[in-house]
Amino acid sequence: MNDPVMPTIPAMSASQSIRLLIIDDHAVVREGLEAMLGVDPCFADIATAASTDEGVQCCEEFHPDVILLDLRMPECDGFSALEIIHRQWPEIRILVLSAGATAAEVKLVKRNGASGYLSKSVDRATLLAAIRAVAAGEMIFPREPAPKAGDAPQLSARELEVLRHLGRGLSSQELGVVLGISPETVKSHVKAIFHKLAVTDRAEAVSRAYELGLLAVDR
Amino acid sequence: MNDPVMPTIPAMSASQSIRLLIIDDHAVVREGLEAMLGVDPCFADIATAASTDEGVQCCEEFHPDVILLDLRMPECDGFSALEIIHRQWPEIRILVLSAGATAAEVKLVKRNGASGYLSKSVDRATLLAAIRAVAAGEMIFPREPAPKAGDAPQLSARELEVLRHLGRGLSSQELGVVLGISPETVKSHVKAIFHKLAVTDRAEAVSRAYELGLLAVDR
DNA sequence: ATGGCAATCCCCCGGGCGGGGGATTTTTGA
DNA sequence: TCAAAAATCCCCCGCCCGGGGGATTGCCAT
Repeated sequence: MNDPVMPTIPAMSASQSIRLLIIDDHAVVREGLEAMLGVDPCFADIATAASTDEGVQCCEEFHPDVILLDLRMPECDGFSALEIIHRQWPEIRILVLSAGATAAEVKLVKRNGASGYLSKSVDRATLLAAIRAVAAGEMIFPREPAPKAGDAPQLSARELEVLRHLGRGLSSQELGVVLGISPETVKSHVKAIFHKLAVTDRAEAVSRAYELGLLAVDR
Repeated sequence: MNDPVMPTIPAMSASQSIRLLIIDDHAVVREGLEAMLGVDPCFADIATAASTDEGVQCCEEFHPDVILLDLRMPECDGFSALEIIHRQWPEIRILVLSAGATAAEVKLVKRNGASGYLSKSVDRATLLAAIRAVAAGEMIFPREPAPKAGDAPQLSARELEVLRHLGRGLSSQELGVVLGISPETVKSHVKAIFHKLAVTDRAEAVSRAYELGLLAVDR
């Protein structure tokens, strides 16, 4: 439903031999991708790594042309892998695979040197096309601003502040004390938040905030 | 690091013909698993589904022996698929595949009729062995109680269900209608949740739930 | 400078929330 | 087998929440 929209992919200069490195902590995904892509003749060799460290090491030894990188990894996070590898080997194209696509996440990834961003829910043909495209120097990113630019509600700084404290269990009174304003003002902010997020109570507001990326999960 | 410890798998009665259904919203995982397992002779047929609904429909038409079920799915959550399918077809063995293994999650899954629980980071051999084992009636679960049982509050299945709906903005009344129980019972569950999560209101409960990983952020 | 928006403060009011009790039945696990 | 936990239902009650009105001060953009 929210698959990234693929840009038009230009004609390729034949089926080159692409050296591919897959970095994903899930063996299922790793071996699955390998099995899925291995049959394609455009790949010269495919290597896999189960962690950031392993991936970096693999770059030294294997010299890949393209890397498929999973962002969501438990211990070692994919972002650091992206930064490290891109800084050290700027010529390597990195195609980020992620489970949940946040607009902010896409932006971050783009800024940090990735050549593309794909949801894991894309089909094989799209994935193959994307790999070939980034190998050829294309940038593959979801068309972010277009479809759902309006669904990211613009909360004011004050409202965000109030929202954060709502998630900490503060009442309007307590929040008023913390922010140094009247509890009535707090209620006004809360009402505004409700309208902007299209919710009916504090619990739903907090939930939506997490889903929309307005609140972080890292505490 | 936290891979499930596999119990000893008994000798199989030859390589039976297993009808396998893969339920996962990520095409990469779906096609990957299919490609990875399809070569093995012990599978008679492999079907795939991209959602809970599709999976249920597939059970009717395809009659699988074993299901590989992804717990973390955006819109349709894997829990409901587990409940629905297990209630309707108790003879189908369901092997849950999950990204992050919480002790509470494992317990919940076990209670709701799954035959096994595996992290996506297991290798192909382990996965194959596990599928054959559950097909033969074995139970495959990680040795859970071990080290850190205390850091994740143990919510019951019902409590988690209530918690999810709290995040959707339902009142006690509405929640009672949805779950088919008295609003007074809902209030009891909510109180229990508050105590277990050490919070004072619904908003804080939802927030803590996200931080503790009891609620997912992906969609 | 006039309209729009954020931020502040105020009022009313009904209904639901949260905290405090307790009780029963079923399920689970030891 | 038997006790603990889960799941269900019920009562009371104070008070905060949520929705409905406004009003005032700034700031900014055209």
